[in-house]
Amino acid sequence: MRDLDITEVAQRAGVPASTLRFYEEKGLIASIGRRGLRRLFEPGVLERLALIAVGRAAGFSLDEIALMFAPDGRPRIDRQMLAAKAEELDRTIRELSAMRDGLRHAAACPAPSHMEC
Amino acid sequence: MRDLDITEVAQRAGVPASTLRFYEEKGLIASIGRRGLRRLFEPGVLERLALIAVGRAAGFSLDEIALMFAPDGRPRIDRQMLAAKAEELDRTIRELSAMRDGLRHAAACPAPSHMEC
DNA sequence: GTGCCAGTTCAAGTCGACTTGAGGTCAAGC
DNA sequence: GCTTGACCTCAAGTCGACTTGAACTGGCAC
Repeated sequence: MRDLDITEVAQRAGVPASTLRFYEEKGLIASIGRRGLRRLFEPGVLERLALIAVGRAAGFSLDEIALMFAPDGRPRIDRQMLAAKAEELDRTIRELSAMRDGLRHAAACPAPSHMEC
Repeated sequence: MRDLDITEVAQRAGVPASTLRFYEEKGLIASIGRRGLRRLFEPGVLERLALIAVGRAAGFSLDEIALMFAPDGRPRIDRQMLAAKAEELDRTIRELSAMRDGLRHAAACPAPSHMEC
């Protein structure tokens, strides 16, 4: 697939161009070059952005996410740390499941006040 | 159970007292009175704080959470909105599950770079 | 070749969620 | 009854994650 300019990436990923520039500055994504001033990205950046979105939804900070995309020299990711994150995520998932069920219940039940139901 | 003063709540809930004051100001929790200057809370506030924590983990803002604890006159929660939130949460859960599995895999596999593994 | 417009830089601003600091106040212990 | 310490208020500060504004630039259409 052809390289994408910043507006194409912004449209497809559903994020504003300003965010893309911000992420690039933070080292979360990289542009592959320029056409004139205009940044060019390889299509893979879309997958990367999706990962970033999921990571953010999971409660990771941008810095933590950047660490997971290890700058891939030696800043080696600690496997224990990864396992710990997975554990943490698992707990979060269980809590969210409980909340989802609570919401579904609240949506279904007919009591006037959600607190008494 | 006896009413709790702010430091007891802070300890049991694992949040700083400043956060409790902040939440009270926002209307997320309510103190039941004072002993001298010192706020008193009923024990139920602990459950409430747990709900707030889960809500935050689920990506809701404090204002959204406050809405769910409806001021319980008429700011009626829309059941459809609740169902929609549950849906959204469900999507998030599935994505987080994928991420957790990815992390577990990364933690287990022996490749030097996590990107090529 | 000259406008124009979308993209660029860099600094400053915003927003949510708290935290911190300065100065005040009570109730409890001595 | 007076000191002390923990909590009080209120304003200001911080932090992460972006967004916005002003001034600039370069390819494309004419």
